[in-house]
Amino acid sequence: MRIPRAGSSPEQEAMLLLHQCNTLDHLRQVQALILKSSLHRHPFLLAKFLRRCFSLPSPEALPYGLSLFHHHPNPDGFLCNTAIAAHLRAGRPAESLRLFRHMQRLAITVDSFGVSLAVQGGAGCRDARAGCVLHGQAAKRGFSADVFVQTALVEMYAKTGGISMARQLFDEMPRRDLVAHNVMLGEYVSCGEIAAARKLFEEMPSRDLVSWNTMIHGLAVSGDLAGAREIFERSRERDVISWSSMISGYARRRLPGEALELFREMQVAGVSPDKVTMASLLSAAGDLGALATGRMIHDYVNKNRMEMDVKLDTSLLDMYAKCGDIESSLVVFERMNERDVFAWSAMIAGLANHGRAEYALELFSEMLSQGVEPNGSTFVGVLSACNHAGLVSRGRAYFNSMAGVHGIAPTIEHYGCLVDLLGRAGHLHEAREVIMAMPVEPDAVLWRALLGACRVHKNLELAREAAIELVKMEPWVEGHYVLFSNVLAQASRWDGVAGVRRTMKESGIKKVPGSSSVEVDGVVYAFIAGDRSHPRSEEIYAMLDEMNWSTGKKLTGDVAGAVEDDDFSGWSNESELAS
DNA sequence: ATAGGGTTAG
Repeated sequence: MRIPRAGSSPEQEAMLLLHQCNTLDHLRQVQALILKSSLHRHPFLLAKFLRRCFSLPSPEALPYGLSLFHHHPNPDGFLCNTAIAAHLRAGRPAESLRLFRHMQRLAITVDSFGVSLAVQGGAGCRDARAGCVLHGQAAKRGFSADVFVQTALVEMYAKTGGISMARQLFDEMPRRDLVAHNVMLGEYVSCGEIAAARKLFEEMPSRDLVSWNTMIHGLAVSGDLAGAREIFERSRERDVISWSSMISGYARRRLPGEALELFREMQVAGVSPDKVTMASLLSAAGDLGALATGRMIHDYVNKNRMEMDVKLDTSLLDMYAKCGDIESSLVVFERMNERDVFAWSAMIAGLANHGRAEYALELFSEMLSQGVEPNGSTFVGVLSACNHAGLVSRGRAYFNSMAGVHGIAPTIEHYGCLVDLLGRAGHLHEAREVIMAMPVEPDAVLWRALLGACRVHKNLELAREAAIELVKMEPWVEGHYVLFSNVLAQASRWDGVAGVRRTMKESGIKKVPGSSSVEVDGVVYAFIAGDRSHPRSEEIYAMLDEMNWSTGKKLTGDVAGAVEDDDFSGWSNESELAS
């Protein structure tokens, strides 16, 4: 910290020093100076001090500044606005509203900036009532032509469910600047009105990166990746957000290859990825089961000292779990200092998929005892853990606790787990009852689970019912016919087996070989049953025989080739350089 | 004042 020069007034010294404060420590030193010079009543200085406090990145600076603010004997409107804005930035809209009301009670003059902040607070808490009251006040105070106030109102109405009211207000604005357009565009995207967003986007008098990126993201989340890509290609300027929006769009739509390919192009274009890009890439790598790729992304994050957060950690632990490295997944999870419902759910599902049901359920109780509320996805993991471990009564209990304790309506995924759990355990009729009584339409997965259970527990009658439903829903899936004919063969109903074969032949259904894939040394190999295309297939089958896993089936169909997973040209070089 | 990321049955 610079020592104040002698000769200038203490006020000037303090003001100068404030500008140089980059940490809370620095601010505390200046505060000591202010107190020593009895300047703590100096309104302008204190306001400057608090503004500096509120703008520091340190998480302790905000409460520190607020506590000082609350001791201020007579704060003016300007200072109050600063504090309200600080609450908004900290993601505490309710507090910002509270402070605004407090300010009104003290009869402090409210300017248009204060009103616009309060309206943002109302939008943040989805408080339509507060929003309407503020709208009235804004009109009374003559802020009907203020762009900031009107833009905030547009956002508030959209976020509290009144998108058409928002549009009406937007249209009535005497002057609509670029930000107002972008807000309207973003709100259309948020409420899923992608056609309206597109129309507005095309009609806008001018567009900036925010407009383009909002549109790319909107189209991508609406599932229209081709449309998103079109806008992406049309945009002249592309920043890390444009690329990340496109990449996450592919990753979310389970097109991990496209996501990784676009990342390669992003590097060629010379745009540096950040932690948000990394999170999407990890999810793509997990989808592919590409452990080497996942590790490379992890290394990149470490080497570039990217700041970790819950989202990045969750995608990291999920990647490791999906790639079979559950130990690394647990290491990440245990290292995390903040765990939200997403992190817990991902870890629980990962353990469940690795057959570690007991540990998964243990984590679930730990999550509850820490006061983290589960959501629907959490229960998918919990039920799937019960399923893998054959824990029927506990599974039932967890299922019932969803609605009973946590107020979560089970969806088709949960019913799927339950039916599978009951069916595998031999409770075929109970499984069928669940399907019949559920408030949602059964899908093929449910009937397929029941049919599979019927095969294991040899129930021809129920199998027939399930098979009929399956063929009604998905007549093109050859697996359904094959599975049912297996049940028939088991019961020595050879006439039936022949009948199924005939039906398949008549409807032109062929058995397509399914394939699996595994990554070895960064190369993903796809293979089919009986595949002998690998140069060392003799060794592989010898090992399978040794492990008694070989089905003994003969080679069928064509051979799927190896897919290169390791073609990140320049990746390792760049991370070396950047480290 | 406005834009991007993580979990989800078989």
